[in-house]
Amino acid sequence: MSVLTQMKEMLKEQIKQAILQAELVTEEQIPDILLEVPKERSHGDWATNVAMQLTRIARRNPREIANVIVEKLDQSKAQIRKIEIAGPGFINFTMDRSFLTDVALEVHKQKEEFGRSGAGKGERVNVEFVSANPTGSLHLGHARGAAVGDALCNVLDAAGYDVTREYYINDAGNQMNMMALSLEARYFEGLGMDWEFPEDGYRGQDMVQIAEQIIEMDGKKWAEADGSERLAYFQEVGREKLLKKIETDLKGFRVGFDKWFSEKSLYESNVIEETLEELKKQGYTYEQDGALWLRSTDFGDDKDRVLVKQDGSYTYLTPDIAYHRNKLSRGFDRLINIWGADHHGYIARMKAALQALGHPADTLDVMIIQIVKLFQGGEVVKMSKRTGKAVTLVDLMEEVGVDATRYFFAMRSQDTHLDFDMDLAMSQSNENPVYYVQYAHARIHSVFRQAEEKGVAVSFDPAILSRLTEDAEYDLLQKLAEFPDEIASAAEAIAPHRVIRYLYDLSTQFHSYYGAHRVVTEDVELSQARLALLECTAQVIRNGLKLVGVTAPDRM
RNA sequence: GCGCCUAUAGCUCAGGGGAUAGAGCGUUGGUCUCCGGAACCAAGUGCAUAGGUUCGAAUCCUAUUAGGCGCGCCA
Repeated sequence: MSVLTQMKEMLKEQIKQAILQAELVTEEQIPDILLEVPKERSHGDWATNVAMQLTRIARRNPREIANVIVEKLDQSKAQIRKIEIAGPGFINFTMDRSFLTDVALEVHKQKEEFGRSGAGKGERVNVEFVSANPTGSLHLGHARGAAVGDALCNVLDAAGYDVTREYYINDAGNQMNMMALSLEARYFEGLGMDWEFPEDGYRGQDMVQIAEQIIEMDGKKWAEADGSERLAYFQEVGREKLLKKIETDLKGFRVGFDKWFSEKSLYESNVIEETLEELKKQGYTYEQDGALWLRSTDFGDDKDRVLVKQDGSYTYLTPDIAYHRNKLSRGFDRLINIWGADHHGYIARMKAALQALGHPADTLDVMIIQIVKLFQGGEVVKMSKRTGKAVTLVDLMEEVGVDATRYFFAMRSQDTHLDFDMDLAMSQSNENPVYYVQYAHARIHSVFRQAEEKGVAVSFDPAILSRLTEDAEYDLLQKLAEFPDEIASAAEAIAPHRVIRYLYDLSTQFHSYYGAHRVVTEDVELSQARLALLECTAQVIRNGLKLVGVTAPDRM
C-alpha cells in the first residue's frame, strides 16, 4: 500500500470512529467515506462529503453533523493540522504533508514498475481489437482502434489484469473470394492481358503489388491453370501477404498481438456445429422459411437473427458466436471487443447470443470507436496525397509520426467523433500537445545535465528529501503518488484517455514548479532533494507515456 | 419509423453526484543579467431545451430539438 493510501485510510478510519462515537448512525449505515482533493487550494488538502451523505439517515442538517464529527475526531492520530467546515457541510482537512517525501522513495525504488497495482486481481481479460479484414491496408478507423486498444491493454495490464491481445481474422467470408478475384484481375493486367475487374473488387495498390509479386515468383503459370485452383491459390497468397503487411504496419505503430485467430479455423474444426447444437439445446433457435433463426429478441435485440441461411451456409454471426464461445472456453473472465462505429448495431445480437449460451450480459464489453475526420488546412482530408486512395495508418505514420498519432488518438475518449488536425499534430511548436509532455521530460534531463556539470548529485536520503517543503513540491509529490490509482480507475472505466489527461496535468504542474523554483542552486542539499523530485517526475512521465505508446526523449 | 452514440468557451475537447464548470488552439496583456521561451503568469466568453430524482445534477432518469451512425438469409 502506498504512503498516500495509508494516510487516506488512516484518516478515513478516524472519521468513521468519530461518527460512531457521536452515535449519529450505526456502523452498517456509514457509507464509503470519500476523500477527495478540493479544486480550491484554500479548501485544504482533502475534503469529505460524509456529513452530507448522512443527512437523510441521521435526520439532521449536514453542517450540524459535520460539527459533531469534528468534535469527536482524534486529530493527533492522522497528522491533521487544521479542520474546517465549509459550504453546505464539507469537512476540509489541512494535513501535515511532510510524509509525502516518502513518495519519492517509492517511485525511486519501483522505477518503471511504479504505477502498477493489483487492482484487477489477475482477472483474465481478452481484448479483441483492429481485426481488419485481410483485404487491404489499415485505414484511419483501424489506426484509432489500434492506438486506443493497445493503450487500454497496457493500462489493464498495469492495473493488475491478466490481458490477452487478440486479432480476429475474417478470412472465411465472401470478401475473401472478392479479394482473390481482385488479385486475379490484377494478375492478368500485370501480364498485359485483358481481364474485367470485378465490380465490387478491392482497388487498393496492395492488390497490384501482390499480383506483381506472384508474377515475379510464378510467371504466367496461373494464367494457364484451372480457374478454381488459381483462385484458391490467390486467396491463400493474398491472405498471407496482406496479413503480413498488416502485422508489419501495426508493429511500426508499436502495436502487437498475443493471438491471431482465424475465422477459417472455426470451419476446419466442428466448433460452429457444436455452438449451433448448444443454442438449439438451450431452446433459443427455431426454423422458419427454410432458415435457422436465433431468438435474440428474448434478450432485447430488435429482431431475431438468421444463423443458417436457406442455402445451408452460415451468416457472419454464426462463426462469430462460435468464436466468442471459444474465447470464453479458453478461460477468460471477461471479453472486451473494440469495434468500428459502423458495427454498433451488432452489439445487441452478440450479447444476446452469449446470454443464450448461458453467460451474463456483462461478460462482453464492446467499445465503439467513433469515426475519425482528418483535417488539414481547415479542410477535410479524404484521400492520401501519396496514393490518391483513402488515408491509411502508414500515411499517418509517415506524415505525422507515431508519437503524435498515438498521442492524438489516445487523448480522446473513444466514443466521441474525432477531428484529427494534421497541422496541429505535425507542428513542432508549442501548439502541439504531444510536445508539452515530452518537453517536460526532456527539460528535466536538461536539468540533470546541468547538475552534473556543476557536480551536484541527486540524493534520496530521507534527511535530504525532508528539505522539500514548498507547497508546489508537496503538490507534485501528491500528484505522483496518485499515478497508480489513476491507472486503476482508467482500467476500471475502460477509459485509457484518462492517462493522457493525467500526464498533461502532471506536466503542467512540473512546468509551473520549474518556473517558480530553481532546482540547482548554491544550497547543495536542497538541490539534491529537488533533483530527486525531478527524477521521480521524469520516471512517472516515462511510465505513463509508455502506456500510450509514446516515447519520452531526453532531448528534443 | 425503430435503435445506438453525441450535444459544455469563437474552434477542438476534459469533467469518476459535490463548493466559484476546466484545458489546448485562437485573441489581449505581462515574465528572460539565472537550470531549454516547445515554458510560465494573467485577462476573456459557456453546460441544447423542458421536467423529474437528490441535502446537492454538466453528471442519473424522462420527453423534446439538432447532428452522426446503424437497421440484409452482406461481412
